[in-house]
Amino acid sequence: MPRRHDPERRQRIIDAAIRVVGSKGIAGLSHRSVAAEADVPLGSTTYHFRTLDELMVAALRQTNEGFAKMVASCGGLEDPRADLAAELAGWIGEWLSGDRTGVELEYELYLAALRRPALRPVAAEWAEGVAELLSPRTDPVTARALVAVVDGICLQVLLTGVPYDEEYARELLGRVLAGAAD
Amino acid sequence: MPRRHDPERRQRIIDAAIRVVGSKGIAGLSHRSVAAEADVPLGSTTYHFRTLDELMVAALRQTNEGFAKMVASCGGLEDPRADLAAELAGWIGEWLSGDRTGVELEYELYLAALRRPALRPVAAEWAEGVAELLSPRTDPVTARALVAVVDGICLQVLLTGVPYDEEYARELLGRVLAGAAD
DNA sequence: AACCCATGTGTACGAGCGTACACAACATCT
DNA sequence: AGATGTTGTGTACGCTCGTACACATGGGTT
Repeated sequence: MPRRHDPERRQRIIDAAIRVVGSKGIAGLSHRSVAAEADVPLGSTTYHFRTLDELMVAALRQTNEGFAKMVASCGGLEDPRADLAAELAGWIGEWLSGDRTGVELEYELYLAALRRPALRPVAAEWAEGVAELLSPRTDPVTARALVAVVDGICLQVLLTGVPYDEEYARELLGRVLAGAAD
Repeated sequence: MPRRHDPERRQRIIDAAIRVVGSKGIAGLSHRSVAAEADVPLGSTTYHFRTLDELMVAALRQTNEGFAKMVASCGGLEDPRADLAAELAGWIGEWLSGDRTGVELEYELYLAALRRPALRPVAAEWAEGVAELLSPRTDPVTARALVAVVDGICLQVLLTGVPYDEEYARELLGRVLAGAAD
């Protein structure tokens, strides 16, 4: 067998797991499906990740990091005093308008924490991370509130199938910000 | 075999499915597990519900109805001009403080709509239903916003494990209501 | 009474699953 | 160079799953 000593094996397995969740959902995630997607033998996935929970933790953490990088590179959030509500609403719009796959993937991993305690710390890290990104622009309580509202808005779109209404989002986020201690 | 001509068979299967999701999660839902829980043969579940999606639709619809009845019997929401934000915050607190199982069950079925288009209309019905319950107290846009915010708050608690902060919820809901067209 | 079809029952098949384990190969340390 | 432990590979076991199908039963219609 050719492929011996593959130092990035673990990373490639994580990437494959993310692709699998993206295409088949968490229900389609198994050691075998990941092994096939990563083109490694079955034993290799079970070796690097004893349980699927471990693999999901790694996958969720990686998507979180990717998300943070995306936002950071997008920059916007650090402008001095632009309309934060409008900025956020527009940014949600961009996110939701793209390939639904990407959003579904991140939310599916995120929501999986409901039943999998192992994922909860990672989900908490994400919420905290986004709140921190917002912190230069508002107080901590408002930042946390914005995260909750963004989640609520996105979920309504994703779960009920109603189209995203950017003006509605801007209005709602604006109300939350209007109550912020200045 | 004794149990022939069982007119409530279908209903008992739905009830069993809800219990199974409550105890083992959607991942543990199968024709077989439901059949065992309902104490009916395997063929019976596959006969009444050709696919698991069908069964989940019925289960989600039933939990929605149960929820509506609960709120209706709880009454509160129809008081003339009490503080709606405080009322909602208190009500979320009650909901989250009880057995986590019940909340998990409803949210798990609700969130399953992310990957199962068949569930989306039912999820939409739920959001619309709650918004309607709120409609005597505020305008439609604010009602929808409140639903989103409640979802966001509950999810933060359920997904990240941070304890529920009723005062924070009241403050946030209050901000949303403060912007409502009177 | 005869018929028919919705409903109920039991069993079997093939597929995919997690897990376990024995063995191979290589990197690293002594 | 040789020992050692991490990493990679292949295979097999036992289990649960959805699905299909043949047959039993009995209520409702004609």
